[in-house]
Amino acid sequence: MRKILQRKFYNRSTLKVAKELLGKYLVVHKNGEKLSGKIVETEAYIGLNDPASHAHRGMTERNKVMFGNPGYAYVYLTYGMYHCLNFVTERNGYPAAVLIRALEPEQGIETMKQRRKTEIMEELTNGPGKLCLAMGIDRALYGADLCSEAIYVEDRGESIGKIVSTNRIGVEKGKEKKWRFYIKESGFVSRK
DNA sequence: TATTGGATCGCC
DNA sequence: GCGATCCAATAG
Repeated sequence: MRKILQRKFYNRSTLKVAKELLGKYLVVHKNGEKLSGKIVETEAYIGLNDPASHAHRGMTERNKVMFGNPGYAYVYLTYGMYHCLNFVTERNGYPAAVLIRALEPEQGIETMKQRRKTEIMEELTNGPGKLCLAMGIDRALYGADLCSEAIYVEDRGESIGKIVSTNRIGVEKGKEKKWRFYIKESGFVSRK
């Protein structure tokens, strides 16, 4: 069984979406090549009252896609150098998203090695900036429809074992929230 | 208008 | 532990 996640999947509680994305496959078509990887680590950023969220202080030019319909990509540049990929969740008007933090590479591994300048499999996509570089994701995908050919998520019905829930990485404000999720057995998580 | 602090990463 | 380097929130 192999089905592409539809918009209704994203139009739900962000914590549910963040957990259920684990074990599913992110697919990106770029320059005629298909790249894919299993999602093994995610983080949730939810609503106006989450101090760690970009949407915390209201809508800006950068974060406006978070306020729109679910099932679209929110891509931003962080620390001036790296991109981060998020999936917008919940109803129109409520700002929330899931940050994709790590993948287990599947298709397009040679391209990923070139872009990441390393041969080490575990280093290709074990972090939000790393996976965007490996997959060729940049702001050209800002606002991209996750139910389109360019980028989507596939459910292959794989079982994933234990999910670990911890505090989010790199956030000071809102650090007490345990909104980071990863597959316990995966060797491709950004840090344990 | 200037300063500061990030949802990061790789090298020192 | 620090520098690279952009964005946007804050202070002035």
